[in-house]
Amino acid sequence: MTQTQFKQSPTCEHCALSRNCTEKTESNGFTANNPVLTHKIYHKGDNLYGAGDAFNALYIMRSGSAKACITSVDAQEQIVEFCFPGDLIGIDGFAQRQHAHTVTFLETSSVCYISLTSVNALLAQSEMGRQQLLGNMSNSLIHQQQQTMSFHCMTSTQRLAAFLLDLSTRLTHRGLSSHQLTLSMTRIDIANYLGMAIETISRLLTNMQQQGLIHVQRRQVTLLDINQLRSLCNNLADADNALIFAQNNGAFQLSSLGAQPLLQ
Amino acid sequence: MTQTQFKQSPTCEHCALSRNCTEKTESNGFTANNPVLTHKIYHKGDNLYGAGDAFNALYIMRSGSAKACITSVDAQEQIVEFCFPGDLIGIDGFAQRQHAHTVTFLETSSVCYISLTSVNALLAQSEMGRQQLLGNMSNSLIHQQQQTMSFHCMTSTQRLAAFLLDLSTRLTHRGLSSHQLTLSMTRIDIANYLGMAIETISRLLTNMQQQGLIHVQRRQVTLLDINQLRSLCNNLADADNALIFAQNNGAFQLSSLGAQPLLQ
DNA sequence: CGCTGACTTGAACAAAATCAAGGCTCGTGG
DNA sequence: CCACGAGCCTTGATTTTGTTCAAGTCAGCG
Repeated sequence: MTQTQFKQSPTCEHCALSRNCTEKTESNGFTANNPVLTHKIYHKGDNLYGAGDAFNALYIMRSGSAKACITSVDAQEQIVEFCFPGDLIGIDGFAQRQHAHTVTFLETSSVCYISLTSVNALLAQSEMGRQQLLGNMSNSLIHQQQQTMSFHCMTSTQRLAAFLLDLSTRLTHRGLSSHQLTLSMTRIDIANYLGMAIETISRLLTNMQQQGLIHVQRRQVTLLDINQLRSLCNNLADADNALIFAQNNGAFQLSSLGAQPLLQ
Repeated sequence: MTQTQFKQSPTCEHCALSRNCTEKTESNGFTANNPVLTHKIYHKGDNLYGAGDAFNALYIMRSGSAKACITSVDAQEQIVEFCFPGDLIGIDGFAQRQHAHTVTFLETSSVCYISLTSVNALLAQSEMGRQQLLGNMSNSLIHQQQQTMSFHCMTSTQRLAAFLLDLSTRLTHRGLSSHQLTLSMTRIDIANYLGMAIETISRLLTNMQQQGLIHVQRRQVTLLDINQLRSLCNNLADADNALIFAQNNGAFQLSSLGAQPLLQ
């Protein structure tokens, strides 16, 4: 897997992750006729797209973060994914040719743009391009299924620990500290995503802090004992198994968060 | 959406759903050099493939039923999907070039076979083929996310009702009665899939029977009042809303079960 | 006939939700 | 600069839901 997927001239040289983008313009608000300006800035609360919007592009997160939600008939919102730099966004649109999700930015962010035309051209031309897109979608599906499993098999403490660890892993891959997290989402978002009450999130964070696993100060979370957090997630029944499972260190780590990044 | 996806000569004319298959043979046990025998019979308990197996084909369920499972490090099994005739199986393999699921048949069943070579050829050649495969995968993802939402927002009664309704819908599309269900899976499978204890399943089925919503006799389930079952799923907070939501009849029905069939 | 696996039912228990109240921060306007 | 308000977050008490434990029942089968 190289970084050349979706590569066509001209490339988007401004991408933070050396992601190569195509397309000069589109009705989506991207500046026209400028081969370099294939990314666009959004602010906190802005939507990249909403459920029902026409599906005419895929996006790659360039910087910042976002949440992807689905909505039920009674307007209840469910966050299904948090997006970070490098993540591919928009594959929810292939099903109905319109988007099923609403993607909302959690902070000032920028995304790169790949028109469907480009995607189609790539798929027609490149075996590797096909593999990458299909692999990415398959990955997203499996991840979501593991998420389902975690709801059935894990306690709320374990789910929250897995969430923090996964956040750490994903941000580390993007060059940030693996211990020091700055949550861009509210407790409400976390609770929604993990399927718990916001009070439970609050209590569990306090508990974990009292046990010396983490340190919490508002949106700043420091992971103090990553190994213990990991063993907490792995052993499902017996606390005494902690030592046994400790050697599994990292072998089974639920990918609790959104889409796979395009590279890797 | 026509039924001609994956069509290449020679076609598999024996397919129950007029599904067109390609490929004469493969190492997978399909009979060699016979263009018609592109399907194979399996029996209850057989695996179509296991987690970690090489990914070299997609499959279409021809008759019978199956369950797809993922497994955690501690060998805990989680059913992520039930498969029925017409369903596309195997897209979990695109992520790692090997299967993430284990697919096990619940009864005597037959599946059609599409080699990866054929899939690739199709994707390279046909815009429509691409749209169908990507659409199918996108659908599976969205369905799985709705499943996630149902865990967070619905009570266990609602989840079970949604499960029965979806079973009914899927089997109706395959030409069977929409009221009379024959469950091919055990209570244990249902409990695993819905993330509940098997005792809870048993109790809820009894309750629903006492309320006149269904009739249960071992694996035979009759849906006696589909409308009330639907409103049960739709109204999340207040039982009095039943009348209001009744007019939504079918508007929001969680697709609680596996992959979309290939045709519509 | 007696075993086995699938299913049911009841009673006690635990985990997390809900209800209720208050505290902390930050932004806004006087 | 300070007061005020809104949203976000925390904490405690109570309640609900569904699990777990325990004890059967039922049907099919060697």
